[in-house]
Amino acid sequence: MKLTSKGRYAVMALVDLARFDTINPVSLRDISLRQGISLDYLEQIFSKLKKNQIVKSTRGTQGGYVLSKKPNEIKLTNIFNAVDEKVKTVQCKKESKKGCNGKATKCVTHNLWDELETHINTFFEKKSLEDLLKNNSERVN
Amino acid sequence: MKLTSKGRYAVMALVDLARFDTINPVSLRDISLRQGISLDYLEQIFSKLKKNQIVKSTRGTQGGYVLSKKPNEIKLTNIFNAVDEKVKTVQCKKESKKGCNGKATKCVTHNLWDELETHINTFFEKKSLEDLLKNNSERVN
DNA sequence: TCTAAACTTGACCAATTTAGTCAGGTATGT
DNA sequence: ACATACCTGACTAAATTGGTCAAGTTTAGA
Ligand code: FES
Ligand code: FES
Repeated sequence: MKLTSKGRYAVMALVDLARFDTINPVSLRDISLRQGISLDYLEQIFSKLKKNQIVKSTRGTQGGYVLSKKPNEIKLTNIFNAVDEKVKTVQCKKESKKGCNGKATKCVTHNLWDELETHINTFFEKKSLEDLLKNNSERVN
Repeated sequence: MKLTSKGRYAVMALVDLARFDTINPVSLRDISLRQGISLDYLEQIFSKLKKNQIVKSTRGTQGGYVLSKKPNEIKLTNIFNAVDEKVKTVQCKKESKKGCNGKATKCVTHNLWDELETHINTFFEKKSLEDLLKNNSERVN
């Protein structure tokens, strides 16, 4: 049970963005240097974040990215959905009547995993970017 | 963020075991048939469960496995640890002073992932095999 | 005693996923 | 014009997963 680096990087980059985008757009190059993430990889990630209206971009010299909402309006759920970092605990398709073993009833552990999924998602829905900023405010300067 | 099938199968198999081991040891063959899990794969899993004293085995004809503790004493944590289904959210080594980016300070998201890990582990520590049995008691017959 | 059921061990492998890289663009401020 | 920075898609090496396969050992029961 692991987090992928795509999800991890997305959050790191957005925290970085939230701290530095107050005056000018922030270039991916800067984020790449500060956070130690490959520029090419960041571009993939930001392409998805943009499609999901989490960030806005301006092109050209002095261009870069800006958050498109306030930090307290951006939940971890939103970020994770954007970059396809989904929590998947059950094996079966939830809507299907069939269980993961192909039988007509759901398997003995189905309910358990479903509870777990809810448990984890609750965490992601509560946390916003703002919470992370507070948590690291001592390092802002 | 996914559960591996090793962890999933381990729990399925143990629930099965808990329901049927009251009189005789249960053979992996039976579990394999009832739960639709490959016999060879089950053997790998039970080898680990045995090393971690979650089950006991008897060899020979009519042999099989039995739980080595009461269902309410077996927590999901125990099972998951046994089969190496670890929850790993942070990228860095926790004990290390270095962050995941190689820098001297922990990265901006470190605390977040750490909280998440605790959040998930809490769930696993609360749930015991017994809880699962109750949850599915209507199917016991 | 013989044999089949069932546990034990370790090597091996194909398919998938992950974590990127690479090679081209296009847009725009100075 | 030209450097900077966004944009897009194809590609791939390495790791992980989810098993299979082969070759045992142990023991109950006929
Ligand atoms: S996980 Fe849904 S039926 Fe097994
Ligand atoms: S996850 Fe620990 S420093 Fe980044």
